[in-house]
Amino acid sequence: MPELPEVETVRRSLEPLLVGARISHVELRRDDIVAGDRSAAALLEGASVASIARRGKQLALIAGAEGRRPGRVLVVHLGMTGQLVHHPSARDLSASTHVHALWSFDGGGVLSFRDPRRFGGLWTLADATELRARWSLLGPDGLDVTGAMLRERAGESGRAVKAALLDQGVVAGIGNIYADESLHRAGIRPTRLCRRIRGAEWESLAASIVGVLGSAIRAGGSTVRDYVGGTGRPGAAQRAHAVYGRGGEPCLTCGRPLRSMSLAQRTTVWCHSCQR
DNA sequence: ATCAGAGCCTGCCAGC
DNA sequence: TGCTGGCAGGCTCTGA
Repeated sequence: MPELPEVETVRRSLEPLLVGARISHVELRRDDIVAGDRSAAALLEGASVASIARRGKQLALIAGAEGRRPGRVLVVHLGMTGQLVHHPSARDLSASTHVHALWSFDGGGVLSFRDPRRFGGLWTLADATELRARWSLLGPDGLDVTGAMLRERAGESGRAVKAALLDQGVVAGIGNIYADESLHRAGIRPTRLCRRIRGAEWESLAASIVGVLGSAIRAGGSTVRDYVGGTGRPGAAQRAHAVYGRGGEPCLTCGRPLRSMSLAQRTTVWCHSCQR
C-alpha cells in the first residue's frame, strides 16, 4: 500500500524515463477514475512532461508550457493498490487487468495507471497555480517535517496522536504503516492525546518520522503485505517493520508481546512497555 | 472538535 | 472443490 516512500520511489524511477518525453496518445479506459476535465488534452495528450513532483502521497506530472499557455498538471493518487508503471512496449501490458489509463510516448514507451481497488485516481488541473492551491491543503511533507510543525498543527488538539499523524493536513504522506512505526521509534503510545505531548517528544516524533520514511525509501519502499523479491525472499522494508503487522509478536526492543487495537478505524500495533 | 461508522472496491485467506 | 465472510486500507461523508 503506497505511502510516501513508495510514491517517492515511483517518482524517482519515472523521472528519467518521462521528463522531456512527449505524450502522443492517451487512452482512458474508465472515466470515473478522473476528477475534473476528462478530455485528452487535460490528460496531457500532446504535451511534454516537464517535471514530476510529489507532496505526501500525491504525484503530479507537470507539462511544459506551450507559448504563453502554462503547462497543465495531472495529479495521480495511488490509493491503496494503485500502480504507475512505465513499459518499454505496449505488448508488456496485454495480460494486465485493471489498467484504467495509458499514456503512449513519442518514440515508444507506455505509462500505465493500474488500480484494482480503485481507491486511487487522477485529477486534471489547468496549471501549476491550481496544483499549489490543492497542495496548500496538505501539511508539510513527511520528509521535511519538524517538531515545531507538528506541535503547531496538532499540539493543542484533543485527538489521539496517531489520528493526527494520519491526517494529511497535519503531515503529508503518512499512512497506517508508518504511523505505527514512527510512534514506536519515538516511544510514544498511539493513544496519547496530542495536547499531552511535550515539546521534546514532538521533536523526537518528527525525527522518527523522517528516519522511518528515509529508511523505507532507501529500501526501495517495498511495504506491500505479501511482498517478496525476485528470489522469493521477503523485501527489506517489510522485514524492517518493528510493529506493523506484528500484533501479539514480541517487541524487537524489549521482547514483550506487542498489543493490537483499532484506533481511528485502523489496526494499530504498539508496545505497552516501550511506548508511553 | 473529535469520534465511530459506513461506503467505496477487490484480492486474499481461513473456515466451513 | 467451492462458497462465504472477514479483513486490509486512503479518503470522504454522515451522524453522534
